[in-house]
Amino acid sequence: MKKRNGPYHHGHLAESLLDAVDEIASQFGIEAVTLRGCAKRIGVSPASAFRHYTDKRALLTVFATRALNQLADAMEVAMLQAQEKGDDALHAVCMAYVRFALTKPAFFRAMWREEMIYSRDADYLAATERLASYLQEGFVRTIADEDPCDFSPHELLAWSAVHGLACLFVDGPVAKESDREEKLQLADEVLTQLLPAFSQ
Amino acid sequence: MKKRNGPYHHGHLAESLLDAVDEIASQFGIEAVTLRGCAKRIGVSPASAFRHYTDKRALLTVFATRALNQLADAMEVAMLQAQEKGDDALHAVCMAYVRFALTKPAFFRAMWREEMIYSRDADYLAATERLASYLQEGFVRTIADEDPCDFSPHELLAWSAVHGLACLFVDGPVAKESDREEKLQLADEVLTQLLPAFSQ
DNA sequence: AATTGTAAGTTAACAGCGTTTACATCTGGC
DNA sequence: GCCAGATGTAAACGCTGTTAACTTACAATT
Repeated sequence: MKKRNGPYHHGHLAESLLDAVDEIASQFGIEAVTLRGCAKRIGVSPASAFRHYTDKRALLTVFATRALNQLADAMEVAMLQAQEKGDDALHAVCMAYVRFALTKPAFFRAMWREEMIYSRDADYLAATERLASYLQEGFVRTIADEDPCDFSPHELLAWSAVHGLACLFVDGPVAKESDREEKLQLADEVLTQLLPAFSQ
Repeated sequence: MKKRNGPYHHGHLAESLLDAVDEIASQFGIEAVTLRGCAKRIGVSPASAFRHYTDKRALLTVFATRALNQLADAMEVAMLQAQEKGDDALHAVCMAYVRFALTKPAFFRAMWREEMIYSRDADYLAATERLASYLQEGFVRTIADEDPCDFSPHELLAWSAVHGLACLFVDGPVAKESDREEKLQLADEVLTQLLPAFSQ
């Protein structure tokens, strides 16, 4: 009685929903992501999502975690490349941070939208710590540093500067009429200004 | 036939709606703000809001603008006090920035939620420029600087650092278990690290 | 190979949301 | 005193997240 295009059981619904969030967020922004919209895109009923995620917030938490790990991947690549070339690793990692925010603004927003995700989730927190660790690579760790999320003022300054720059580009009034390359050029100059703070 | 508590015409509905956004955002977060909820709190029908704002986004834009100006007010006070005492004005302004974000996180979030507001709105943009001007006070303006939103790398670094710190406190994993005073103490240390970058 | 328990999907319904349309009421200027 | 316009209301629309009751498919046990 029904047009049954696919089999009754989808098979990879949890991941497919994440991909749907990915696509809709990329195209229309993270605020446009809808459970029903994701379900329709996959060709599945709206209620099916609740077999795999307790609620919308849980889905977005997993999505934010995936986005965090994508950013961390990009930072890792940048760090390794800089180490090969003998460039400043911290600078390279910071540029990767800004580049990711400019390339995937919806992902970058989703990462830090505390009211939209379960920010105490273990996997999410692990991803933030992984992210932080790449920013800390450029610094000599003190003995007391056990918790990777317990930053020295130096380390926190580096994260703050690059995070603030990315946020101001993505959601702020800075360089609104500039294209991506101009913003990256500006980011390079700003981050270069930061170096004297670390050279004592 | 109806319990008519107040007069038919409210009189200050536009401002009252803003106050309702203020209260609901303060108490339950900016994501919990609802047109119907605001209307109910004032004791007015849901549709009445559309006589004063074209849509929800317009209301939130005005709210964000008001929040921006509140932050700018706090920064102005901090700047004047620092100038009286002979303290570093830039440092004082930055601390006011972080203090505001920690005291009114929902307001701080609303300011920069690009997908939730009309970020090209003239009043909103004017408020961002006013905000930026207090951060630029500490710097010698170059001749070419006409547009107050056209930053030098130095100025943008200052804004990025303090903005990123505020964002990481409000929406990030940094110092999550610390109270407000501990965060402010940490902010003070971080911003102090920034000074060498400006002393060349 | 048939049975049966469970995982994974559907359908229909719910309340609440933003928004629009048509209507009601008040207010200020002639 | 009347009329026009501004301001508020009621009812409806389609959309949202979420739940409950039901159906289907698979996989392990006998």
